[in-house]
Amino acid sequence: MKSRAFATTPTSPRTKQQLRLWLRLLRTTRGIEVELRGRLRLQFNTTMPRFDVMAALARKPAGLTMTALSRTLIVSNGNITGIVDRLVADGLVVRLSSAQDRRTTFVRLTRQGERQFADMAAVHERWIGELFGPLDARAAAEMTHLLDRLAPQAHLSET
Amino acid sequence: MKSRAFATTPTSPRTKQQLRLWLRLLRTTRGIEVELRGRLRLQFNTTMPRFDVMAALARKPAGLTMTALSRTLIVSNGNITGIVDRLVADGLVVRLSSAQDRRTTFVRLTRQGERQFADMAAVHERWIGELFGPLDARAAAEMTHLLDRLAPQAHLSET
DNA sequence: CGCCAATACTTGACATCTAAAGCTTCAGGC
DNA sequence: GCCTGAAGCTTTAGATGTCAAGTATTGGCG
Repeated sequence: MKSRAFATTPTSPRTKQQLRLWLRLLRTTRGIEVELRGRLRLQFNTTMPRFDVMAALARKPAGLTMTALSRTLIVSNGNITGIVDRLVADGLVVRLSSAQDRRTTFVRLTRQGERQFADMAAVHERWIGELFGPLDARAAAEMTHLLDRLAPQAHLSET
Repeated sequence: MKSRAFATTPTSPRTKQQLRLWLRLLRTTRGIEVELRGRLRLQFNTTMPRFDVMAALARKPAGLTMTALSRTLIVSNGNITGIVDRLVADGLVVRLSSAQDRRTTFVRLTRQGERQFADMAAVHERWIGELFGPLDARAAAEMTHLLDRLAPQAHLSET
């Protein structure tokens, strides 16, 4: 007879396994985020969301709309407004209004933004290589595949 | 001859695969977080961090210290202070000062907190079952194992 | 005892984040 | 041309999050 703090609904082994997986997923991801955030701050005096926005823009020389950015990073669009504001203030990014649709704003890296991102990206790749080193190519491919099977919003394109 | 916005360091296929994996990991996790957050708000008018704190406490009837909470959830301890403050204000949690060490504070669910968490946990389990349904038991086990191989901070115990 | 580094937590300044409301503009239907 | 709903973005209020500094307490160690 095990003592319990209070009554809980009995949980099937299947559910238990799923909960454990979700916990692991969250903790592993957060752990890597903490590590990367710390390094970005120390090495480049920047933050993850700033880096993420710049990375998204670096892959689209033509620029991205605010909405496209918010969907790519999976954050609210109000959030993107603030991050882009700060990047604009730092001269790393510019807002360009669309000629076709005056509601739309394109965001693009400035030359300075491109330079700075290129510097960061090279180092960032090494960090990723280090953090994901424990997984060999086969394991990494397997994991990517498993993640794809989850994705509740798997319709967002991008590599 | 492909045009490029600006020069980038050539990236090995291995690194490319790792970057893709990291992107997938981040996006999948965020997608699930968005989904769960939305449901927690609609169904229970609460938030993820509040739920996470209560879940951690529910597993430890004796309570947890602030530091233990911050390590479990992988967030800064300053952050925990605020979340616990609000939970205390709502009567879901209490702070208990330790008799042995006057620096230490234990946090414990109140009876109301236990009741409310029990309600939420039952539904939360169903949500997890739904979101992780696409993975069968074998795939889930495989993924959990792969995640364990990553964990840069694999020394935090807990299931 | 007296010092002192380490520990536990809170506080303060600020960046991020969300949800919801507001503004402007667009696209169709009429 | 004129509605009307939808889309794109910003703004607001408030929660969450970090980091660094500050406070209190503890546990050694001379």
